[in-house]
Amino acid sequence: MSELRIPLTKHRVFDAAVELADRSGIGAVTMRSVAAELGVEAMSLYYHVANKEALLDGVVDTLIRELEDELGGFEFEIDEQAEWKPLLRGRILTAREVMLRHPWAPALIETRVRMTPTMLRYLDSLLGILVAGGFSYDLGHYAMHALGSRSLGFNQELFVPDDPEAGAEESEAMLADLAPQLPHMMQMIAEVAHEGGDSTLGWCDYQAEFEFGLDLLLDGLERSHSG
Amino acid sequence: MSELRIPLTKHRVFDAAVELADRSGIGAVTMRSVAAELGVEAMSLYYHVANKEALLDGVVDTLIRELEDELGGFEFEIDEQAEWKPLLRGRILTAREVMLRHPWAPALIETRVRMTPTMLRYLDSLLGILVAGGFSYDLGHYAMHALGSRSLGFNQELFVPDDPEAGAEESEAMLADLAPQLPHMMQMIAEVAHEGGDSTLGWCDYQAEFEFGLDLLLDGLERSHSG
DNA sequence: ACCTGAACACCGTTCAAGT
DNA sequence: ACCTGAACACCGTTCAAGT
Repeated sequence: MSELRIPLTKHRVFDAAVELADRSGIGAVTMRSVAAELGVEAMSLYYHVANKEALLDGVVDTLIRELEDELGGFEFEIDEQAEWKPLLRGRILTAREVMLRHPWAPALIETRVRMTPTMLRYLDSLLGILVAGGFSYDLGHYAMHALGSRSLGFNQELFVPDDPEAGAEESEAMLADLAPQLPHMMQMIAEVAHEGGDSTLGWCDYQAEFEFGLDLLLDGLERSHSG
Repeated sequence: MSELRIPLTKHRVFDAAVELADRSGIGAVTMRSVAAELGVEAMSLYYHVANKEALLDGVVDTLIRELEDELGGFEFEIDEQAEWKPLLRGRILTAREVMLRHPWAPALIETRVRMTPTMLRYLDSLLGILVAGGFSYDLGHYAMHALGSRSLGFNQELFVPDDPEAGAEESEAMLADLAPQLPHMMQMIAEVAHEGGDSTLGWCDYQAEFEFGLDLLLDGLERSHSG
């Protein structure tokens, strides 16, 4: 609508890439397509970002800033030491909500090779919660590694089909062939499959599984630090 | 040396790709470079594998077959229910040894979108150990998801610098700038850094951290199933 | 049955050039 | 200061063609 040309900035480039990824997947994010999204030539982007890696780092940073907004900042207050657990848990489940809005994000984050400033501040806040809760820095350090990607609200599934529908189809065909060699899995599918019902994610209810694994770790950490 | 030309097979293609990745990283694995490794043109590969994704699936399958050899097969024997924990732990730490021989493997596995037959048989054996140890299929199912990539012997690190040396340099420069905003991390580094010594992986001893997280989960699972 | 050559569409990125 | 056009090296992949 407007005739005036808004000048490009780093952040407009990042935002455009996020929108593109939300709409068409992270694979559709190329220098050329992001530029097109902004009504500009591909080479213009290089004036604002060093290269594609820097662009993708910026995309991740943008997502964590979205999380920061959601949380109303990374600052926290702890009145009692016992509060670290619900505080950490709530923060992580909020991170998960952000990730669920950008389903391509976990795979992207796993390919990152350097930390972004916002990410560091977020992780610092999680560590801060543990320390305020009575953890030593040493145990806090181990805890952060044990949580791993769960800090950001996603579980590292070993295989994540692009399209859950298509993946399920293919997997089932393959499972049928391999069935004789997979006695326990077949039995598990038989026993667990028809129990679900309200899960929107097929017979694996990822939210419940995420929380199960998260609580296993949080309970274990609680025991490590008080025991 | 030999004048006779060994005909190409799927498995020779996969093996060549593994060797190439070991030598030059997974980024160096292209259809053209794998073909060159085999003294053949790139297009010849398409006679044996459907496309590059299939090739990479085959590479992963090859690694898990290496693990199978190491374990002397995926079969297992459990005399007492209590044995599930050391059995599972040992199997996972063996998987980790295989991964340490192929440091590019975790990143590759994380990009996979479909299971491979050997991988399925391996995971089936882990599930079988749990069930033989007294787990219900339902709890076993949750346990497998909670373990996630740890089943294969690697931890879901959020950022894994390509070159640990280079990564450390850059990170430290960035940490210095951000230090005022990262009070807890700076404190942690100060307290934990000079404790290490025999760690070959910098001030983060990944092996110890992996085992800490693994045991946290195994202990938690033990409690879930007997409690 | 197995391999090849030429060609295509698509990348990220450079560089000198425009305004 | 900000953006562009043309060009380069490199991908995965096709297709018809060779032996």
